[in-house]
Amino acid sequence: MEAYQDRSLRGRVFQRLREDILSGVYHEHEELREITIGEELGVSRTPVREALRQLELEGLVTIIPNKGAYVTGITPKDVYDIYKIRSMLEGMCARWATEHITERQIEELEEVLLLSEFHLQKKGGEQAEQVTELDGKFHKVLYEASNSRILEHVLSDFHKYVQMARAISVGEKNRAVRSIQEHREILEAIKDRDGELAEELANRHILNVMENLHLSEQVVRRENREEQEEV
Amino acid sequence: MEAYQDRSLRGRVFQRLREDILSGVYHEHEELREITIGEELGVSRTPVREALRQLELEGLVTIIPNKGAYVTGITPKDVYDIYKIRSMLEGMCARWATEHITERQIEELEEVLLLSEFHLQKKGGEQAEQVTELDGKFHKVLYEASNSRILEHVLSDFHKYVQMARAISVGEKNRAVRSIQEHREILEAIKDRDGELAEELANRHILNVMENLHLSEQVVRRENREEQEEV
DNA sequence: ACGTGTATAATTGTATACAATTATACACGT
DNA sequence: ACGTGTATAATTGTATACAATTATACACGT
Repeated sequence: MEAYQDRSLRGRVFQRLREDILSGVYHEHEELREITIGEELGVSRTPVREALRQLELEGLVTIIPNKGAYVTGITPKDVYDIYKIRSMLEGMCARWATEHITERQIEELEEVLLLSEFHLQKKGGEQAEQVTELDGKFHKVLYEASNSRILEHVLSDFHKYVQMARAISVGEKNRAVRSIQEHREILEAIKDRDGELAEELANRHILNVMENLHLSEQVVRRENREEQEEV
Repeated sequence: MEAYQDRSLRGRVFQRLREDILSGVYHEHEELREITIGEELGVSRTPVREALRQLELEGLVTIIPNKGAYVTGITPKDVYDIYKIRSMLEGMCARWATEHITERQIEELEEVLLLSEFHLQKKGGEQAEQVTELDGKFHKVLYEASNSRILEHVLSDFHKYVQMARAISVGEKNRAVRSIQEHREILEAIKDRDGELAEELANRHILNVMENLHLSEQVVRRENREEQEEV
């Protein structure tokens, strides 16, 4: 969908800035100057400008005309909200996928699960990394199977947003095992053409991931308050 | 949120192009050349480029590197999907609003409803226009009241997308009357702090709007097939 | 007539110049 | 010491030049 992003300078600046904002390299309200960033990345202002304009649309940057671009970032409350919204939409997605999934896509999902289980019992450094990647792949195929480019688009966006947080979650081995079991159950429901069950399972799956991130309502409320005091 | 869009050249080009794409001035797969559009609007390539890059992120334009920008537009199926998704999220929004709405926002909503009812019994050319604007305002305040910038962002985006279709729907007087009644019921549920009822009502409200657009599943399936044959 | 190769044109990608706007420093009066 | 006005610097907004890439036209051989 956006593989080209790697080839153009703008694409690289865009991805780099998004990553840096989400991982906290720049902190909230920090000004992003076109020249400064251009010098840091060895490009001119043009690609930087274009990247900043795109980031604004993603909500990660706020641009004040003739003044500057400022980091907006995402708060713990944002992550909490995204998971709540995703939970509903992933449910919807699983239900729609039940009606539209192709044989090819079912095979892809089976393969992802097989590989996930394999990597999980393996020891080694990049094991967690690969499980995370496969987790992403599973959801991606499911989005495609929904046969709705709109739903796919929204869910992909959210998925990118919480990528960082997710890496931590799946990293915990116990959670990873449960997560893959849940994936398997969702796939089985889809194969049985039980849309209602698939929706329910996908819905729960996301809420479980959220719980594992310790993003309970209380925690979010507390962190949110701290943030407000800071300002 | 994006009032500045009116002041900069890029902003104006962006809005103009979006409007023209959604209203069918450009047809699917049409190439949008930077120079041509710049000449038409009397600006240089730079603002046009930036606008095209933003439209790509909105999914209305597909950009192939070193080649060109092509209109993507939205299909009847897209509109159908958006309404289905919106229905869930507007429900969620109403529920969250029940917990976070301020006195000020309740007053705003009351005012919008009062004005809506007033304009509705008035005769005149721009009556429909104003009712549509007030309908937009009602939802906007509700989005803000959800106290979730994420949910607000997603719903606003979808709202813009189906703006055109909505103008037609509310234009029918009978539907407009029912629509405002439904708004009133939602507000009452929120004031009674009945989150579950508010969610249910907002959910139904969007589905009703959709039905009125004759976007039933059968219609979408048929139109979608026609479109595929075209390509 | 058809396909292939090559020169030319058209278009996008990036850098940069200049204009417009905003931020900053500092003199000056009180 | 403090606020105000003004000159200067810094930054963004837009246009344009040049490079890189892709599209087009057309000659040539078969």
